[in-house]
Amino acid sequence: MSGKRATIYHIAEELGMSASYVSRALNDHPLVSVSVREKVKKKAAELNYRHNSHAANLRQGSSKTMGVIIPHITQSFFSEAIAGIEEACFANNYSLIICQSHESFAQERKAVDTLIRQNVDCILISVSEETQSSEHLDAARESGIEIIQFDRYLDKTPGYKVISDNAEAAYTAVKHLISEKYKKIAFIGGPWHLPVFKDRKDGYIKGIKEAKLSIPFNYVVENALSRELTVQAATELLSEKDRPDAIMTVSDMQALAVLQLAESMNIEVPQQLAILGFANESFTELLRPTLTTVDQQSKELGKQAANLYFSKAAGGNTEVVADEKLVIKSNIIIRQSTRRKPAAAARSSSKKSAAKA
Amino acid sequence: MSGKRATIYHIAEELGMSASYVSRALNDHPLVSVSVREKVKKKAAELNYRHNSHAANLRQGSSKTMGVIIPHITQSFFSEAIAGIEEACFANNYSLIICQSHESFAQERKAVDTLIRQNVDCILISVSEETQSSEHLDAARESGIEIIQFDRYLDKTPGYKVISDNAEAAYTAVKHLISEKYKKIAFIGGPWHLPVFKDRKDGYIKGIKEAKLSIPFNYVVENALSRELTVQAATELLSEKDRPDAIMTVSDMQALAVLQLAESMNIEVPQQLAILGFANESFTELLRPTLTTVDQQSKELGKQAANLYFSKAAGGNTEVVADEKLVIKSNIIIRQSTRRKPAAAARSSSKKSAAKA
DNA sequence: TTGTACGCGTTATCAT
DNA sequence: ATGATAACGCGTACAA
Repeated sequence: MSGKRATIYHIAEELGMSASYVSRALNDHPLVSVSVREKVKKKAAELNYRHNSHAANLRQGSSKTMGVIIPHITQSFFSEAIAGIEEACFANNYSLIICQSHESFAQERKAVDTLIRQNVDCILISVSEETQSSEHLDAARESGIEIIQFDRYLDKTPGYKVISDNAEAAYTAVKHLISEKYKKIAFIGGPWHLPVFKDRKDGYIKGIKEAKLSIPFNYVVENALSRELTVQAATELLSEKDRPDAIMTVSDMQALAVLQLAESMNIEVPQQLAILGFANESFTELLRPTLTTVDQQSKELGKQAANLYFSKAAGGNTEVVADEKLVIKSNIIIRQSTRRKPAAAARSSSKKSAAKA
Repeated sequence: MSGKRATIYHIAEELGMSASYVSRALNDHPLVSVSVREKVKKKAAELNYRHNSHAANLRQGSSKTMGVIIPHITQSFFSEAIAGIEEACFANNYSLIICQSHESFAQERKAVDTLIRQNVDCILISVSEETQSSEHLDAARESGIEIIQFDRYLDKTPGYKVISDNAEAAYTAVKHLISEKYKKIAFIGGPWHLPVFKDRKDGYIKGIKEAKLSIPFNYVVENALSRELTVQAATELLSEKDRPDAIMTVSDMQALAVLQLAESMNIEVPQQLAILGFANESFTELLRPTLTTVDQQSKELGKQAANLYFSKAAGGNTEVVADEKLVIKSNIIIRQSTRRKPAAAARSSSKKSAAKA
């Protein structure tokens, strides 16, 4: 009841058997008869016994715990990914420890350290904007922790990467813009050192080249992920005499910033300016105009990343993943912000957010 | 380097001293000279040593870990609260384990169980919609775990509760509607057994009574938190001949549903219908019309909840909290959805979401 | 089918 | 100032 927390010794004593036998019974060891198992479990419940994961972990080496590090839990791309990860963990009886880096390398390091101390079996990480080195991840790997990167990753770092087909998605997006007769398509990107952003840029460039559009050099802005930099870049672009008629970004937050800027500059979207985002954050379909974006299947992405560990841990086929990369197909969601002529009828909005109520 | 993970024994061996002394050095024990501490730490870094929290926990009883259980991490009220909790944990060198209940009592129970096994020192919980019993929380408390509820709580359950001033906020909200000349104000609420929702209803009722408005009985709908129920209730209300000219809800998700419904029914907001939400989800200021809502200071709320534990653990003054309840003042954010006459000039949007880019 | 003995890595206590 | 030892709760190899 009260006092100390019950241990297997308490159960053993009450039942007049040894602690080790209780342990086996609790773990459904085949050599223990079912009747004994039941008796033990009943007594355990009676004493309000709880398995002590720490002791077990210390004994066994595995903590049955996964750690995840993301920049911001408040961005729905990440919280959705976590939802997927959590689902996989739940299914495999794993616990999940979540840390945020707040886009800071220092905090990311600290998070890795915490997770190592917590003895997690695996770390799922989407690195911060600042992260360029992987010393911290290497240290974790040396401690025997599996590292799986998702979405934002460092290419040189070994281990699996679960990512979207960023280049294709961006390429498709540009083609869509072109098909809507936009010709002066600018690009506001992210840090060049992160492949996610580089790939999106590459896809953009490919589309531009293929269509033989001539784009002024200053239409391609890199490393402008923060709101401040985005606004600054977009302001410059939109203040030109010969301003772009479309701006493609690498995140919905950027796209939102551009949209709000356009609104304040009395530039009509999508008539005078098309805007395209990335990630399908839930707010994108609530904006007016609704925002065209790329659905990265964040939840699925997270789930697959986690399952990569579980299937490997289960001795499963680890060879399915070529080049250590698992690519999740994303798809573009065309909405009002990139459609010159809005559809006449009210479009039935996606059911996705509806289910979230 | 590789092979096994380094322990204090490895350090001790390399340095020709005992493990216990290494332990003390690492923990900055005052009886160890600074020079030795430094030598030990240097060697620890060299060997890539990491403190094993599980072993320490097993030895010390405390895991320096906090658990938090929330319905959905994807709702920004909760993810913001978690951001606050994480901040407090970070400052106190605590780890944080996050679990979602998905509004299911069964999953919430499982989460509590997980956290008990993880030996967390404290559980912060915002209960699921389904939760009516607190057996699971009682079990945790019997295991010596502090339980702190926030936002959604069970009144009968002992322990601290950190909440918003729901009744006042709702009361203020109604008064605002009345001042805008809305007279037929309906209410769509949540589960009656959760005080948060009951309090919001009470505040609504109080405002209505005070203004001596006569409201048909069917204007007060309870237990309609899900999107389906909200839509159903709102459809009924808005299909009447004598339909309401304002609908107050207890969550932004409900308000969003009502807004979308109104749009589809060609009812103009806010001219023909005012809509009021709760929680200041980030999407509320992106809607058109922007949504009037109640800012619950979710991050602050989470932070305070966590700090309640830390200040208590630190032997601080636990008596500050009357009736075990800590009330965080919320404030209503008046936007377009409840303003009969929209302001002429463009309102500068709150900086809040801007900082999130 | 059941029990004994040991060790996982750390730290508190006692001793030197 | 430093070391030896025990103990935290559990699981497992080995013994019976």
